[in-house]
Amino acid sequence: MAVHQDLAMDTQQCGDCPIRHRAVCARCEPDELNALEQIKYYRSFQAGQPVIWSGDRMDFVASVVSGIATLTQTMEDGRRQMVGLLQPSDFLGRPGRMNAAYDVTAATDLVMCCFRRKPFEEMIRTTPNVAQRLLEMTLDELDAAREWMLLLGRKTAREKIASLLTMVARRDAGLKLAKPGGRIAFDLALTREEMADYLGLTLETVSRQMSALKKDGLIELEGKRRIVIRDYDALAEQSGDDSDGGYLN
Amino acid sequence: MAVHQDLAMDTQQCGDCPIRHRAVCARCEPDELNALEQIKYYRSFQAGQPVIWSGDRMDFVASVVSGIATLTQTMEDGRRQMVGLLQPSDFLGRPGRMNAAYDVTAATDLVMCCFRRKPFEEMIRTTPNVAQRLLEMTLDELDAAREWMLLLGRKTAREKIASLLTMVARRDAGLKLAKPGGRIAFDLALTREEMADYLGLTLETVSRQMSALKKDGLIELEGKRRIVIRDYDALAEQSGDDSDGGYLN
DNA sequence: GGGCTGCATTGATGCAGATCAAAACGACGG
DNA sequence: CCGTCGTTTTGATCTGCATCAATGCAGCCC
Repeated sequence: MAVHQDLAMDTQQCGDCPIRHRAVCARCEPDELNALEQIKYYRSFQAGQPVIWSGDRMDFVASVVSGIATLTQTMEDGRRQMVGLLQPSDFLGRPGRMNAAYDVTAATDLVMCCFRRKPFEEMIRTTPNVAQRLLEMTLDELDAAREWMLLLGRKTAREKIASLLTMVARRDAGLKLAKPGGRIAFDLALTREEMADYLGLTLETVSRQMSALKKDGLIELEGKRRIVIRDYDALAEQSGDDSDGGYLN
Repeated sequence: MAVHQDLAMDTQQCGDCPIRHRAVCARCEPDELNALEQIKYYRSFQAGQPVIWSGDRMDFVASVVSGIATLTQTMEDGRRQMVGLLQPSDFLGRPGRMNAAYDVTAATDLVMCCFRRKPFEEMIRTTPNVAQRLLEMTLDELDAAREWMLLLGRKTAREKIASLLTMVARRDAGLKLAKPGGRIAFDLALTREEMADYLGLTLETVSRQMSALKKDGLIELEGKRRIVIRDYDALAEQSGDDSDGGYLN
């Protein structure tokens, strides 16, 4: 359905782009932005559609413009582990690599700004502002991956759920209200099964723990997607992380 | 003991360095190498000693020259998860960050080539050969972290152990024999407890699974440290990974 | 309105790995 | 040669989460 999606946004000025100041292009000067414009094109995906399969040839790298995409690894027998959740401004693909390393799927309707791989690799070589921004973003991803390793290796099911909810709430609120204390509501793009794949649990355990958090008055569930965190700090205390994430660079 | 270690290697020419062609400096031209020489100094640690604690101010970044260091995260109640195992040529620290994000410990006697942070950050800005090499290394680390996420989230205890042993064997053999098929022997720098922290298990479970692999004739244990893999391919099959890691870039 | 179809919830049971506890095994110093 | 200390192994038991199996619930098509 909705075939028009694939035609939308044929061209757009980088200057107007909603992720202009957070994506790989964040530090680009006008002329550099111009060079990027030459090698970019947009692609849209509907919720649930695959973006690319692990092992497939991949002739582009990309920035998420809007929507959410998931990165997952699958074992031969079908066990799955999500290894990344791409949000607007996040980067997809690896310069220098020809084939996708993970399955990428659109969790919601998704728009990506794709750059042809070869010329983008050339830009990395010649444009420090791109290379340095990409380095910074990759270091952030690495930190996030390591935080998730702690979650996967050592946290209980309840702590995992609380960590996921506070993480999503934080990024969601971080862009709107600066103050995450107290009540926060948001739509969670993931199904129970996707949550399970992200957290290294089964979907039944996820469902049970969500119910438990609800019963304990920490969250409310409105319909399928909407989640209300009654008290952010109270939930954060259940996550097993050092309370108040007050870290400086 | 062995105080002389701290005095060893006061100065060394980068040209003779064992990690010259694999570390952050791999792509440097002679003049760039010279600039690095100006801001570098060596530090040695004995096995078991802390290199730095999470949260501590960290005025350097560094390359591991020889030995093994571990990166671990600790929760308030003492649960620990190793998030990285640094081998020779691996990079420690994050340009732009003032404080250490993880506990770093010398697993064996360790020599590091440290660069003062501020001038190193300046080099990243001005020396594409350093920035690009660091980007490449960081992308490799990110891939490794994500592979470990799959291990932590979805693999069984036996698969975790087999994965660890084959991973260490691969890097160990990769430098010597190109052919990893058949019998391989090596020293594992980690105690059972460190293995457990890396794999998200308890040390008892690690010990039991090692015994089981021995009983099944897949490995031999000689003394405390030495491990012999009877048949690499047979062990790799127990790791749950796609058989034969024949992946290309 | 009735019956799909896809999630989500809830219940009953099983098991892998955690926990608690005790030996066994070097390495090392006196 | 013996005692101590740190590490590893092995055993007995417990438990958190997985597994197996219904049931519930909403959107959607006919």
